[in-house]
Amino acid sequence: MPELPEVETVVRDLRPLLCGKEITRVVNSGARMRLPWKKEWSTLLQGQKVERLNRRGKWILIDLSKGECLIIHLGMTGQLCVFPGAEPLQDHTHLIFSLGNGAFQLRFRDVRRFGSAEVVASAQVEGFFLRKKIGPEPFGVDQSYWLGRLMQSSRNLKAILLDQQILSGVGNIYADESLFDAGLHPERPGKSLTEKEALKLSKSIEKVLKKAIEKRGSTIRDYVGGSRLEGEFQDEFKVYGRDGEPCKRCKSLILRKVLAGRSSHFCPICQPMHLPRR
DNA sequence: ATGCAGTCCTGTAAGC
DNA sequence: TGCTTACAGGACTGCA
Repeated sequence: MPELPEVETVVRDLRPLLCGKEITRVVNSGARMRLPWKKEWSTLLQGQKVERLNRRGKWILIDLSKGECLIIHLGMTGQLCVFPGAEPLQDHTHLIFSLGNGAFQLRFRDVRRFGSAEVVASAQVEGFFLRKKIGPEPFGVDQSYWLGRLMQSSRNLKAILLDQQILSGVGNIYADESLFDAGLHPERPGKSLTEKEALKLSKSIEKVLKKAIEKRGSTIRDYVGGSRLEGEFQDEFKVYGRDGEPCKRCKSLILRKVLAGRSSHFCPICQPMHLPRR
């Protein structure tokens, strides 16, 4: 499930493969996408050079030379990879962008179709994220903003971390891993945190995301980077998907509970609901 | 404002 | 073996 570290890895992989290359042909497989691909987008992109690749939260931004931006979200099972043009198409490949003479293609594949791809004028990109109210990046987030959003909320920590309007890029896996690192129970209400705990949590989020980026993200089933290489952070999970297994810190059994509609994994000893009495 | 449940989608795995 | 069912979840909508 691509979250910030996976999307960052895709962007880093694709940058040297795409920058400076011309999109010479765009083919839409015809299979219905969650957000229908407009025919005019194909025409619009043809002849444009890739100028820059960036990431905003879990969104991939591909800036093109004539003032358009291709915005892609990988959803649950989205893959954005470069292939040799001669290689047969995999099932569920929705978009094919031929590069230069066609020896290589950028392909967007999405089995469960939770992802999206759209073309927006560069001048409209800022508005795109403003309309969605996408929150700041987790790295170097403004301290007073973070303390305010967190400590004034009655929602539980899991729901807060999954909310892209508060912080962008954290999903189910890294929410659970960050809460474990911070020693905080996912059901603690935001407003129950001390300032010290809140700051520890933001440090834990940064630490976990940074480590995951170093390991090229987590591959559970579908995820691959832009060069089709799998991630390795799944081997370092402390709690995610480890329900019923012993905590790596205290050996007590990891629990699983549905919170904010998502399965949440935590250690009941290392992440107590209430502060221990002194 | 917030917090639910429901929706989209398909491959995989468990259960009978 | 073959069927049914549950599950995975990011973003979004609608309703209490």
